[in-house]
Amino acid sequence: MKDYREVLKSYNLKATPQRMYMIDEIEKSGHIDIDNLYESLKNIFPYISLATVYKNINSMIDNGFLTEVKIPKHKARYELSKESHAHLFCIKCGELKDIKVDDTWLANNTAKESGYKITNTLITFEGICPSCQEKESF
Amino acid sequence: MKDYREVLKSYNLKATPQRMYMIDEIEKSGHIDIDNLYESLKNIFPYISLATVYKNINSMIDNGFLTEVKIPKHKARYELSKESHAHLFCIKCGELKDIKVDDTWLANNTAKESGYKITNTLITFEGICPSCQEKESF
DNA sequence: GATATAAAGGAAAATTTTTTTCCTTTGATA
DNA sequence: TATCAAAGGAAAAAAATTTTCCTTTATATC
Repeated sequence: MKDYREVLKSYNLKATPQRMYMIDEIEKSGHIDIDNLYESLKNIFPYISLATVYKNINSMIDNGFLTEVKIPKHKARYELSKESHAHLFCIKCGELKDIKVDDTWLANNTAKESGYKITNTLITFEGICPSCQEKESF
Repeated sequence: MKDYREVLKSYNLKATPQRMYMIDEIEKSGHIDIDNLYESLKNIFPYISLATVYKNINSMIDNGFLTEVKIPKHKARYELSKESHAHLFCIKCGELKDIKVDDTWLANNTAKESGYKITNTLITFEGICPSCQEKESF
């Protein structure tokens, strides 16, 4: 597991244990929402405040270290910012995973058609994951 | 402007004046958030309750008549459900507009690659609209 | 290593957002 | 026109998020 101490410093954020563990947890899970993150942090820091979790999420989003992923009908989840990718969301079990998608053509085409200068393309596929498809077939 | 009385009935929802006007307002604006919708409704129904707006939004979402559009860093907006389309969001002025995009190849490809059975593809382009690009160039 | 200091943590309160409750009113149907 | 479930409004409650205020701590400097 990568050590994010230096990364945090480069973002002008102190490498506190709470923050280090938050990042580990987000990295480990891939995507996590506030409540699960808070529950998980309480195992290590029994007195951690939910406000701390919010404050850290916000500061790390503000400087681009974290990205918020909004999902239909669910609470937002957070991920480490990384190269552009789309999301697959299973409407049965709630699993969220990354998938690489080439959207350059789509974005270029849309820019041309609309006159917008496009800075970001957000793609989320909703569907049923392989494991939930199996369960359904019974 | 279309009369949604019969449409509402077909969804088993009463065509109350509040609801009819809500729908008109959503249709007229294309996309609107709760607060703007509430403010606009108060002009016609000074005593309308914000709870009524929420309850109606929710019931109309539940039966598929409305769709919630989540936007990075902003409150959700609501639109009349319509055939599949993508969204263009201007990060300067907040304008949100529909755009037709052919995502069948994208979805099929992702389904094949991931094993997911994809039921919906959500695409939002973030960028700067033509009008805001002009303002920027000064 | 000690120390100065700004940033971050925790607890509690405050604010904002959304939902629920409870009672009254009203739209749809007969 | 009468019936009744659905919907509206006001208020309260619940849930989500932010702010405040004071204490603690990470980090830079000596």
